[in-house]
Amino acid sequence: MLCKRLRKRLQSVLFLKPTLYVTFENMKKKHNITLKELAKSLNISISTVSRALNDHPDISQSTKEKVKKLANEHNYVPNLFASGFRSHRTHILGVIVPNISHYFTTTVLKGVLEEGENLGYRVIISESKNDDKKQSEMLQTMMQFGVDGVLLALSRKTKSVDDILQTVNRIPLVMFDKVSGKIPCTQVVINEEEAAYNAVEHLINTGKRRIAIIKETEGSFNSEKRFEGYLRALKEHNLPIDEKIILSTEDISLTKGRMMANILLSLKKRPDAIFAITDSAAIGVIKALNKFKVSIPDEIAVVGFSNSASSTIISPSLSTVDQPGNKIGRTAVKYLIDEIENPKEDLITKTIEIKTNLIVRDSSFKV
Amino acid sequence: MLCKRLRKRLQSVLFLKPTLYVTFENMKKKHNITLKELAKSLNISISTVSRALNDHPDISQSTKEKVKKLANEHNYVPNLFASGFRSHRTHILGVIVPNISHYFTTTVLKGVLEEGENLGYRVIISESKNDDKKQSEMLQTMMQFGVDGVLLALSRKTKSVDDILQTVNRIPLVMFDKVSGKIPCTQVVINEEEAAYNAVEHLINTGKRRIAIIKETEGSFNSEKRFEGYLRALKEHNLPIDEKIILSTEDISLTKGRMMANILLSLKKRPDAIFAITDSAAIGVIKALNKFKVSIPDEIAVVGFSNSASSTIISPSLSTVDQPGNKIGRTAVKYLIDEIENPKEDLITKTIEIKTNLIVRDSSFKV
DNA sequence: AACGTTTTCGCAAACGTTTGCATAACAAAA
DNA sequence: TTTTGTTATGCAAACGTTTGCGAAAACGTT
Repeated sequence: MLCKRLRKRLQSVLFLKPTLYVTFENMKKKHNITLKELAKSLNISISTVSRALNDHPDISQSTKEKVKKLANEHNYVPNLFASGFRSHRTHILGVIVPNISHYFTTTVLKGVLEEGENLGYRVIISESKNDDKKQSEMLQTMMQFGVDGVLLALSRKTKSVDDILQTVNRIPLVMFDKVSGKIPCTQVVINEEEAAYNAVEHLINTGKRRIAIIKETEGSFNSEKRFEGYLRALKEHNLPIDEKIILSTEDISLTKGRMMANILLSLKKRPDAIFAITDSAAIGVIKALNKFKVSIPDEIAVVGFSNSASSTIISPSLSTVDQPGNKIGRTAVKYLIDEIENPKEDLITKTIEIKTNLIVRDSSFKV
Repeated sequence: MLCKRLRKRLQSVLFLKPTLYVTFENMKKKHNITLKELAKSLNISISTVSRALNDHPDISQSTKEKVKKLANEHNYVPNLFASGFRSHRTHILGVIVPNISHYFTTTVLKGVLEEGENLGYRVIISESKNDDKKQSEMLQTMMQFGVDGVLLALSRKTKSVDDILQTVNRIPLVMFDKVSGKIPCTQVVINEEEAAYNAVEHLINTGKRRIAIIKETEGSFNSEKRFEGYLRALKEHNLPIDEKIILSTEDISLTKGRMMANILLSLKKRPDAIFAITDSAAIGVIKALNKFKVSIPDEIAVVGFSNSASSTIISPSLSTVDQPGNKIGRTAVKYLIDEIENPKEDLITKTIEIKTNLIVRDSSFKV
């Protein structure tokens, strides 16, 4: 069957471009060579070949060399499904993220792909769509699929972590970005609190005294941390904390940002700066301010969080906290693979904090 | 070993939250039930169980029901590595895209993931980073990894398609977005030419007569097609074609868009509209026009292509061609899986054109 | 009752690899 | 020479599934 398919394809190719005859040569090696064939060719046993290739100490140097040489010549590649089947290792990593379309997420994924592929792993990606149940399903199928480990960024509202705990008990799992203290595993995060602190302090340094914050309602690990940073910055600079300008919203977004800005503008005592916990919200704020001809940053300065692609598109350009997604991805993968390849009996739950960078643009500081 | 790991994890969990004892129950079923066990339990042979589960016609209805019932009770899941190993099927799809960070790409990937998962496949994603060699490597590793089929969007400058042809000869391959006529396989694309035609016609309908285009230098399938649409629109409306306002650039981008706009502004006879083949370039154009206080769309209108996330962020908002990425992804996957599951001896190279939609915003038409 | 036909099922091999155990070869110690 | 000890290699089982082939059971037809 395959052979026929091959021939037909070939005909078609040849028909299109008669000069492409070279492809025929290449197609000969349609069958990956196996240990058995190598063994027969060298007149030794399969097990010896296997061990030689895996540098087993029992095999003599001379045999190893012979075997490796032949294997190279025939560019032998082990059948991953046979070995995975036998050894219960697949060399596949699973990644679950809430939304693959967020720019920040894609930078993390880039890092994951790069580092993972470097270390010899393939990566399966899934979206939980911020859906608790979907997330459980993904976890489930990934496990029964046999991934060697899982990288997980929690969906927005994860109520129960039972299934995640179950996963943690079966295979290595590393969390990043959206994490939860309830799950004992290594977690790669940014210094949320400090980043927010720095952002707010920057506003204070530019002379702002009445700084509003737009955050998520609750239950969001990241939002809470950033809010803590906000509070600490105000306290340490002896600024009053006014609940009127502390706004919370569910599923924070551009539209919500705009709405919150409208609320803030209608206040008797307007803020002179707005710190939005999210770039999208910050952009909504800017749009609202622009609409009402509020000058940015003079009347009201704006700072966001994430350094999304849009932050340089909006006008004025948005000051924001840069999260090094690539580094986060690479780091998470490294820890995950380490857990896979060097399984410890004792559970060590590290938390790795990646440093962020405040990027000052026109929305908070004009030269 | 696993057991120890389990116990340790458990201890740790218990230590954190003593109430979570329930997880212990769940952890019991650490071993997936096998065909052999089902067979023993029913006192029938393994092969009968296997065939019953796979709805083989040789098996009686009553037996099938018995088997399926028991399988469900023990929530049996086939060991994918055993069956993949045996049947040379992995139920994994490979996707190779130039850049995972482009918004359009992520929408395609969303579609691929959704539809693929629906149909029982996992998806491995890789980035070619617009690197010819990387792309070959990815293709290579994916094949030796054993994916059942490959979804491919060509990297920007793919010189040789030999290795792709080789892949086509081995396993099903479907191309999307960035395709090449040199490769005999089914291709899922948008109606590039028509989309561009519509965009330009829209500009003509709003009264524009001197419409510039910013495109890629050459060799880009998409760019050529869009250019053809541009030319046809002008011709069919009896407008002159002026090479002075046909600008080409390599690796088109926001910066390049800005540069091209500057060139166009310096012309004695300025255009009254600019059609950029890419949203990013169009946004660059808008930035340049804004800088020089050129009123949009009155003096110069702008239309882009892709409906990227930023097109509503920029001000004025960008008129652009919406490419239904999700649909493209879903369609491509459907065709790919069909090829996988119903292999034809004869090669049929379909081309599926997905309809696009012109989205009119402020940059081309003011209410 | 003897014989076909169809339906339903089991046996056993195969997929490519890893690995415990046995064994061969050989040298050194008894 | 026999024993003991290394070192190097081979045998064969196992992982869980699919599948060609053969056979038993069931049924109908002369």
